[in-house]
Parts: sequence; structure tokens; C-alpha cells
Amino acid sequence: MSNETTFYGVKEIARRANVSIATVDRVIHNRSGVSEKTKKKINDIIKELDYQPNILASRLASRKIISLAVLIPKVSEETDFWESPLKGISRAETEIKKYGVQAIPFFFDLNDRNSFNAKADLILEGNFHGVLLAPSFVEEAKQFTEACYSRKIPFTFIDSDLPDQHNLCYIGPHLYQSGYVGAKLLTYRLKERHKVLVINISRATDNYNYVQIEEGFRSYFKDHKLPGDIIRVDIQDTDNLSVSRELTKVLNDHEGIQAIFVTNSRVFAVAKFLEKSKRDDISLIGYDFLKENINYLENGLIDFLICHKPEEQGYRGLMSLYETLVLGTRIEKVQFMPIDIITKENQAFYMN
Amino acid sequence: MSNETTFYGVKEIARRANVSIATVDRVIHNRSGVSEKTKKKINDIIKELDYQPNILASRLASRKIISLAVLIPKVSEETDFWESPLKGISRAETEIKKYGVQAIPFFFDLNDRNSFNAKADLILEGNFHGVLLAPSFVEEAKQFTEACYSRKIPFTFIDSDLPDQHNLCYIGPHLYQSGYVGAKLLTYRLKERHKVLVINISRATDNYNYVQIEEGFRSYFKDHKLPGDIIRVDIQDTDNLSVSRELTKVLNDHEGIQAIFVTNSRVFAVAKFLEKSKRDDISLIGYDFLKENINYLENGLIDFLICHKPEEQGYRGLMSLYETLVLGTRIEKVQFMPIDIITKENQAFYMN
DNA sequence: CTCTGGTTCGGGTACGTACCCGTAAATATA
DNA sequence: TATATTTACGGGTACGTACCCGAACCAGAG
Repeated sequence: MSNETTFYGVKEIARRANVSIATVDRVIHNRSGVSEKTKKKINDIIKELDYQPNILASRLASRKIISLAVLIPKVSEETDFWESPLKGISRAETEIKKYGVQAIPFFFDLNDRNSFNAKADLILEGNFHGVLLAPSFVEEAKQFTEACYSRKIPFTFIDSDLPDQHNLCYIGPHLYQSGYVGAKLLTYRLKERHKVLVINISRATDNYNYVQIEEGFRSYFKDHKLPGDIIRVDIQDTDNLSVSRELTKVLNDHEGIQAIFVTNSRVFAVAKFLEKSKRDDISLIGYDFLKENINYLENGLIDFLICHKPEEQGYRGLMSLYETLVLGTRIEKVQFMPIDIITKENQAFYMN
Repeated sequence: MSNETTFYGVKEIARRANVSIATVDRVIHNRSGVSEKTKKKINDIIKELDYQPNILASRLASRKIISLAVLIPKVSEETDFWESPLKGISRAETEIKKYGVQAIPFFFDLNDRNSFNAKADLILEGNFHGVLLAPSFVEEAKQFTEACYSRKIPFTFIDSDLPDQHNLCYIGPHLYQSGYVGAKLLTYRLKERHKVLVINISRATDNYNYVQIEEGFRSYFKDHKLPGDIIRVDIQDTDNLSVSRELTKVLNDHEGIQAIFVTNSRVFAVAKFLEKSKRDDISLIGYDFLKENINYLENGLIDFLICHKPEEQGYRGLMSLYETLVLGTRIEKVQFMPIDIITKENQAFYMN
């Protein structure tokens, strides 16, 4: 701490190179109008002095505003999960607004691929300096980010990753391992043979997220050679009635189910069903720190929630663009969020 | 997001008040030399415009360096827990160094109250603008912080709290609830009557932290009316041999112990003992994300670790002083850290 | 030779705030 | 009334960088 190094500025560079400040400035921002010779001379001095621009002065002098676009699902009745990332994004924005950065949100419908495309086109027209997006629709997102790449607009993924793209970074969970943790918790107190149920409640059953999670979940059983059955159910209609109907059926068909794992935040729907049908003998685990889920955690119907810090994802996502565009910092390309375990007892202190 | 509000500066205030910028400046920093009348006029305008000073310009123009003192235990052979807060503090420092803030660390010995006093005196002589400290010794810390208070030096507590002091804020765990969570995890798969062991490994057995944790731990059993025994052992000598001797004795005296709860980070010492004596039938829970603990988590001897984000504590602690002294932000007086649950499966992604 | 156009560069002002220095007015002191 | 002291305020410069505006210079065309 407090290593006393003197900071040199453009003035010193100009002095040493026998040129004006303006010329140094031109080199730093590689604008035109500088001969190769002086350019080299100045660059050498910059390296020698390990010049670090003063962001304060830089942002103060530059009156231009940096605009960042945010492309995420809208908060629907279906799930208010996306409230959290948005909150984090807002927090980041207020923090960097004073440096002349603004963020413009674009919301798409998770049940409508076209809405994604429409908003993406709007962003491309908008001449933004950077983009933060949730690549929920794989093909559409790839197309969009390729357009960004060719326009040299940096972009960051949150919530789920698209490997091998030209993204600045990915900030989100390691989904496979998250499912793995879910399996561990689910089986932690199951003694002999188990009989567990995996439920996917979503219109889009082919969603990349769920596939990854379930893979991790099943791997745990394989790795630990746990004997027993894993039953699997897809529920495409997300209303309470449909969920109730499907669950009744499944629990009738398969007797002796001891535990249920829900692959997303709609675990509260299952909790509601278990509450009504008075099945408090079944352990229940699901995702995300939503109010409804917390309620069922409180009254014991949900045993554990797993959460990946959605607010932090939004915050960091926007900051990653700020750090790149304004500060010029190097960013870690993959930043996995922790796989947080939430129980009735520690939920009051959770940081989303 | 992006609510377009025009920012007004001192210049505009000066214009409206029919005074010079210098006078406005005097009012803002309530320096002397302004008549009550103009002072009021300017203050009214400041309120009306909801004036927010431009930190960039402010820190740029002010060449004075703000010095913060950090008073925490030194990293000893006994425990390298304090590495993490220090890391967080360093991270915060590099982040705010560009705004002319520096942090000077002072380390005391957890086994020597006098070393705390000595360093505290050094800090008082040093004319610092703010102090971040871990009040490990209650009486000594009270005396020190009172001196800070009378000198109007703001100070923040981390790791443990001293209620009713004039501290800026406390950033750390809710110890009672943390013990409560420990009990939950410990008993989660114990079916019938339990027989559990609580171990406190530390020279200072009267430490405020441990007392609080144990209280929470025991409350869980009371609240859930769990039948069974809680055995308690104090181990004052922290070397492996002593730990081994004490544990052998206790496990002989009390047969059928199913689980052990260690109230601090020295749980690895217990794990080592269990490993040697091949007692993998006993569940083990303890504190903190230390390398040694993680190793035992990996090979299954430790079931859960509880952790309170020590690095984050250090980071936030220093930032709280920065936010107060530089930004003039209001700070939450009590900021509880989450009670994180770490297992073999999610440890790779934990954020300390 | 002059004229044009491009290249290369420096002077100077601005960003919003901090603070030194000087001065006019008000008040106290002789 | 003359002088000293205090009070209240304004002018102006500096912080480090961005960028506009023009100037000097050079090459080639006429």
C-alpha cells in the first residue's frame, strides 16, 4: 500500500520530447497529424515513464457522453428475475454518470424471438459505444453480436454465455456446476436409495441454461454412484393450474418421491402445490432470490435456493464496459459468479 | 436510467446569488469570511438546485492527499485469515488512489493487547483523516475510538462490532445468526437424538465473536426443540499436538458424537485430527475460506464452511471512509455481510 | 517565381473546483 | 478625524487533459 510513485503527465512528456502538449495528446489518442519520427519518440517516452492518464482530468476536459446500450428480458408476470440485474445496472450507472457515461435499456420478450431482433436493430441504429446483453436466443444473439463486432462495438454477456464469440467478457454462473451443487444439497440427507424429480417449468424447454444445469445435476449422481431414480418433467404452461395438474399426475405415477429439483426460479409454483396438497415430506430446491421463493423458504416448504448474484451480474456487466471504454483496463474474459446457497436461516443477509 | 438532468455548478450558483465563485466555495466548505445573509442566500440556492459537486474537478483542483489508517491483526502462523481483509483494503486503495487517497496499515498481535495500544498511539500521532479498525480488544478499542471521536476522526469497524460507539459504521457478520446457520447445517441430516461437539480453539476464550456465535448455535437447538447433547471444549493451545490430545480425550469421554462445530477458522486442525484417526463418520463444520480449510473441504473431511466475505469487509470498510470524507455520502451504520455457505461443490466459485 | 494544398505542429482556452492574494468597506481604536 | 484592524468579498490561477484554431513549413504545379 501507499507506494510513493510520482506521477508524470502529458506536460512532462511534452517537455522531454521537445514538443507541445497538443502533439502528445495527438499521439495518445492516435489522431493524425504527427510525423512518424515524433510519434515514435513520444511513444518511447510514454513507455519509459509508464504514463497513466489522469481519468479525472480526462473526463473533465472531454465533454462527450459515452452511451451504453443494455439488452435484457423485460420483467414479466412470468418472472421478475430480471429486476435484479436491472437494479445492478442502475446502480452502476449512477456511479459512473459523473464521468459522462449513460446507459439506455432495451427490453425484449422472452417468449418472442422477434422482439429480440427488433431491439437489437434499434441498438445498431443508435450508434452506441458499447452493449451489455443477455444472449437468451442463441442464434439471434450471435447474429447481433457479429454486427457489433464488425462495427467495433464492444459487448458483454451476462446470465448465460455464448462461447467463442468476440465478447469483451462473460459475467454469470457456471451452470453445470450449479446443477451439481443442487444435486449435492438435494441428496445430502437422503440415506438409502433415492427417488428424485427434476422439473423444468418454462415455455422454452430447449433453453441453453436449463440443459446445462440438468447435465450438472445428473453428473453428481453418476460421479457419486448414487443408486435410484431421477424422474424428469417438463411443464410448458407456467400458470398455477397447469403446474398443479402436471404435478398431481407425476406424483401419482411415481410413488415415494423424496425430493424435487426445479431448474429455474419458478420453484415457488411447486412450493404452492406442495403446500396445498400438504406434502411437507418432500425436500424442495430451486433457483433465485425472489420474494415468492423467500416466503416459501421462510415457512419451510423450500429447503434451499441457489442463486448467482443477478444484481452483481448487472453491475459488473456495465462496469466492464466502462472500464474498457473509459479507463482502458484489461478485463477478465470469463467471470463466474459464485453459486450461493440460501436457507431460511441466512436469507436475511443475502446480497443479490 | 439516463434521466436527463442538467447539472449546475458553482458558477451558476454564483451567478444566481450575485456573488463570486470564491464566495460560493467558502460557503460550501463552510470556511469563514461570509456574512450570514449571503451564506443563507447561497445555501438556499444550493438546496434549490440540488447542487452535486463534481468530484472529478474537486479532487483535481485539491492537491491535498487524504490519509487513512488501517488497524488490523497481523497475519500470523496462527491464522492467515487477515490476509483477505487486507487484500480488499488494497483493492479499494488502488481504486481511490487516483482521487488522492492513501491507506497506511498498522498491524497488531492478536495475542498481545499492548501491541494494539502501541499502534493505536502511533495512529493518533499520525494525524490521519480516518481510521479503519478491527476492535478485537474491546476495552482498548473503546479507549482508542474515543480519542478518535474527540479529534473528530471518523472510524469504521470491521469483523466485529462494538455497539453504541461513535463509529461511522460496522461492516461484518451478524455473529449470532451465523452460529444459528451453523447449527442448521450441522443438524440437517442428523435424524434422531443428536450428540454434537462445539470447539473453541483460541488463546482468547472470552472473545466477543465466539461468545456470540455459540449463543446463536445453541439457540437453534432450543428454537427447534432438538433433543440431545451439546458438548463443549476449549482448546487454548493452538498447536496440532495440543489439539490432538484434547480431542482424543473428549471423544473418549463422550461416545457417539456425530458432528463437530468449530467456532473459528482453525477447523482445519480438527480435520487433520479426524483424518489421522480415521473418523470420517463425524460431520465437521467451521469457518473461513482458508487454503487449509479448502483442502479438507475438497477431500470430504469438512462438510461445510461458513464465511463472511472478509475481503469484501476490507474493501467496503475503506470505501466507507472514502465515501464519507471525499464524496460526502451518507453511510448505512450497520452493514451485515452475508452468511455464506461453502461446500466442496461450490467452493471454486466463491468470492471472498 | 507565386500559388495551392497538405502535413506537422504550438498556442490557447475550456472543463468545474480549490484556494491564494488583494482590496474595499465596515468597524474599532487612538 | 486619522489610523489600525477586521470582515466580506472578487479576481485570477492552478489542477491535467481535450481539442479548436491557426501558423509554419514543404512539395509540387503553374
